[in-house]
Amino acid sequence: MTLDQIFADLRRQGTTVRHAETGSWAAEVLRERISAGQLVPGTKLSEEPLCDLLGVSRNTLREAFATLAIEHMVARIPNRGVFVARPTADDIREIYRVRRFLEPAALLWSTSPTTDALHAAIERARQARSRGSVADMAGANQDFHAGVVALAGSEGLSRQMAQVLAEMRLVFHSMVADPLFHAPYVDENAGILERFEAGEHSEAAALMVEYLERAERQLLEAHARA
Amino acid sequence: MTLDQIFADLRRQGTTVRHAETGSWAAEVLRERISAGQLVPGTKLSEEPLCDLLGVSRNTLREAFATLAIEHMVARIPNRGVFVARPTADDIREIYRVRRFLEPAALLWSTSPTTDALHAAIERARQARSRGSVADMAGANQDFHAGVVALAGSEGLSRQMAQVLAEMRLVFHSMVADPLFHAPYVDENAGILERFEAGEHSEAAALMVEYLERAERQLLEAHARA
DNA sequence: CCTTGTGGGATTGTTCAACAATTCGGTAGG
DNA sequence: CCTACCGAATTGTTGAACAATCCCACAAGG
Repeated sequence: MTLDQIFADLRRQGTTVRHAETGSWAAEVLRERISAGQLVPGTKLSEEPLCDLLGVSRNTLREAFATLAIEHMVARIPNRGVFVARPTADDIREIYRVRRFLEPAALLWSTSPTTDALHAAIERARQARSRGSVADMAGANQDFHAGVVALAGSEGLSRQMAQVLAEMRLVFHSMVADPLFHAPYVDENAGILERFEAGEHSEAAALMVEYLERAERQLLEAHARA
Repeated sequence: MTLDQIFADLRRQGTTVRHAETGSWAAEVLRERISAGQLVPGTKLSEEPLCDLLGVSRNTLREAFATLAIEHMVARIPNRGVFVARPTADDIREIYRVRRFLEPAALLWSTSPTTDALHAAIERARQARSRGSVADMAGANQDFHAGVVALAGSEGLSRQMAQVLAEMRLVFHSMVADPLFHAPYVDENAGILERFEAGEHSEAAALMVEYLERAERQLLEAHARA
């Protein structure tokens, strides 16, 4: 798909952006398109065409690039341009290194007992599974794990988890995803939540570690094949 | 101290920056000045004067601001300008929320057994204490805690820890620091490291939690007084 | 045939100057 | 004393220009 098609809808609807937020608006649009997989990892984001498509100046677009580069959504190579980030095997290992710290720690030491969001995420994952919608299942699964870290009640930790999950989406988009990858994990999440709510926090954390180690192996394997 | 004095040294030395890194260079200069406490929290960073002082254009300076805003080193208020961040009591609580997860988790689950950097940091802290240098003691203390998180071997976690410690420096700069604040913690760090190296990881983690909770209380108290 | 410059063209990095939008301080009027 | 409004100052955004760098095709030489 060409860039013109990806951003065609922007020109249709009135894209009047208020003063003092054009840069972050552009970043948001790009981030959304990358997360949705419309912009495939490795795609070069040339400045001039994108300026026309987004209707912003080069300076403003570059401000958006600076934001996305810090979030690891794009890779900036000096004098060569910015590209949609293409995670390496090392990136995958780093992602799970972070997750293996954040998620078990949240299960062990979280104070917030409000698990409504977690139940809701599991329910949505189950419905998506019975519907056969892989994308929705993946999304609900990510919401569950983001919700686990959110138990910690820390904006900063949730922010880092959100960034890691965004990189996860890039990983999925950069290789042919096994449609059944997420399916078995749905019930496993439910089991972890059950233990957690029963007050067996260390058991829940141990299950989570096992979960993450298995997912990492599986993902690295798939990455090596691709 | 005026801005002109703070940035006077830049004009003296040749400040020729290579192509394709002027923006990050400006960010680095500002970050350094803020961390060192030369730019007091709350200071307004007006664009035009700073452009002259740094010798960069407004666009480039704004790129630097975007970076620093994400790192929470400056606060950007739309249409009003950017200010050196002034941490609130809630910010302090958030800082320690993150630290209480990252540091004990690193002690519990770290794989890397290389503790050389931690010993070095403690040694530097002891020398600074006997020298009576509060600033060096604080710096060495921060190096120790950054080193603890570095045990996790994760670039992302170390990065977040570095950001949190930078915010800590802002906290210290935004209030009259008790010269003896860091003194008792030096030996405590040594004790934690001892337990860790003896393989008693959960004891080390427990000591760390205690340490952090006490430091947070003390800091919040001092913040309330100021 | 393969390497090794070596141009020119395209793209990125940076600056500058202008204009639009917003805030802030002061001031006239009630 | 309070309110509304005006204008100066500052920020947000744009477009054009120039400098620096990379690329790619192509020619010269081994």
